[in-house]
Amino acid sequence: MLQITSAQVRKDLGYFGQFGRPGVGYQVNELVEQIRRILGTDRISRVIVVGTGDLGRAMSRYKGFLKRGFEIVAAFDISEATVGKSVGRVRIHHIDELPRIVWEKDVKLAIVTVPAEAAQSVVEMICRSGVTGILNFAPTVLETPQGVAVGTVDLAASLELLSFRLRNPAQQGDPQKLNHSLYPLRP
Amino acid sequence: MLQITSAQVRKDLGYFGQFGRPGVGYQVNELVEQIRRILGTDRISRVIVVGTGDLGRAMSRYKGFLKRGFEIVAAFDISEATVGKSVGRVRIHHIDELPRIVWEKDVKLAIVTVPAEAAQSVVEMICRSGVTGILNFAPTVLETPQGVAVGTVDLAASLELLSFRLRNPAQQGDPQKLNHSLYPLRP
DNA sequence: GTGTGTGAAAGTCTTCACAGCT
DNA sequence: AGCTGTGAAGACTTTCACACAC
Repeated sequence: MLQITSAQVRKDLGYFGQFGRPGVGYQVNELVEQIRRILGTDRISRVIVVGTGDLGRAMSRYKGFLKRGFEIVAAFDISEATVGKSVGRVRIHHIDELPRIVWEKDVKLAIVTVPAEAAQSVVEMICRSGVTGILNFAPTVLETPQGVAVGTVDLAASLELLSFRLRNPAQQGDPQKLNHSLYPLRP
Repeated sequence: MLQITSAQVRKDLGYFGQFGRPGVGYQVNELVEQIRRILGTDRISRVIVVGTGDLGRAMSRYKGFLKRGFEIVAAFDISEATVGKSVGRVRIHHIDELPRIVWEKDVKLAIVTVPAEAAQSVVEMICRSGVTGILNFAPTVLETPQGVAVGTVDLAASLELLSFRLRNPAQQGDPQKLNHSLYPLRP
């Protein structure tokens, strides 16, 4: 189904321990539970959204997070226009309140959907507040303190890769891992 | 800046040809233009959005696409409630009109933001209409005809990876490429 | 027979190091 | 002196193949 070989699955799981019984297979329910523990999604993690543009609001309302173990507990913006309102069940706070709320709710993860120019300073601020994992939607490379994990989703870069594939269908013998690291394109 | 070594950059570029002059360096403007040509983003590509939930609307209005060579030319949905309206400058059409519009505007790329259950059948339909590149936001593995490129952005999976990194800070000696292929989690 | 766990082999990617150019 | 292009070395990942378990 996943287009992954059985050998690959065995090796990947083997990296974390033994989960199957030789000759029998994997007890799927148990395996799922173990993988959840490994990922840390066996308990629900509280997540904040910073930036309440279209993307931020979409993230705040996205239904898919909860069943995968993530709950959006608050959203933040600078604009007085949105502060005080809600998106779905999520309240929008002024960004000045971020440190307090992160501390009170023991938030470790943040989704950052602010404009690229603001991303670096916002990220520094949320790191100081105690967030240690950041999902970034700005097409920028972020500098973060040691111990903070960053994942960047660059939507335009994803389309660029597809665009490339249109003219260059993947062939056998091609390198499989094209580096398409993201950076702000010069104006 | 990108935390990529110079050797890596040279090798990556070398895969497509020679772009610099030894002893001198790269003529940046020219290089950018060449990379655009390689990616196919030297001309603007027309893109449709299928599914006008929060995410689809965010995509339709996202400002970052145009300056990277992508223009959203139409959005589609089944719901009569949204058909006929607009998001930003983008008109929402009934999905029945998709084949015609894709053909008329010579669209090759689609962003799919429909619920996971609908994704496969929607994708089959848009492939028949002539789309050959799909950016998929549903957490599903999609079956597509030969020659169609698929890129999947699984938002929850991105958070899962961060969650994992919180407990398991990246260390030297770790495998760097954890396979986290996406699949529908059993209910 | 079917299926896991695992060392070894094969394949792939990244880094090194240096010739050659300005 | 400083930089690219590139083969070779090193590091990493995937696949193979088989012992062992049911």
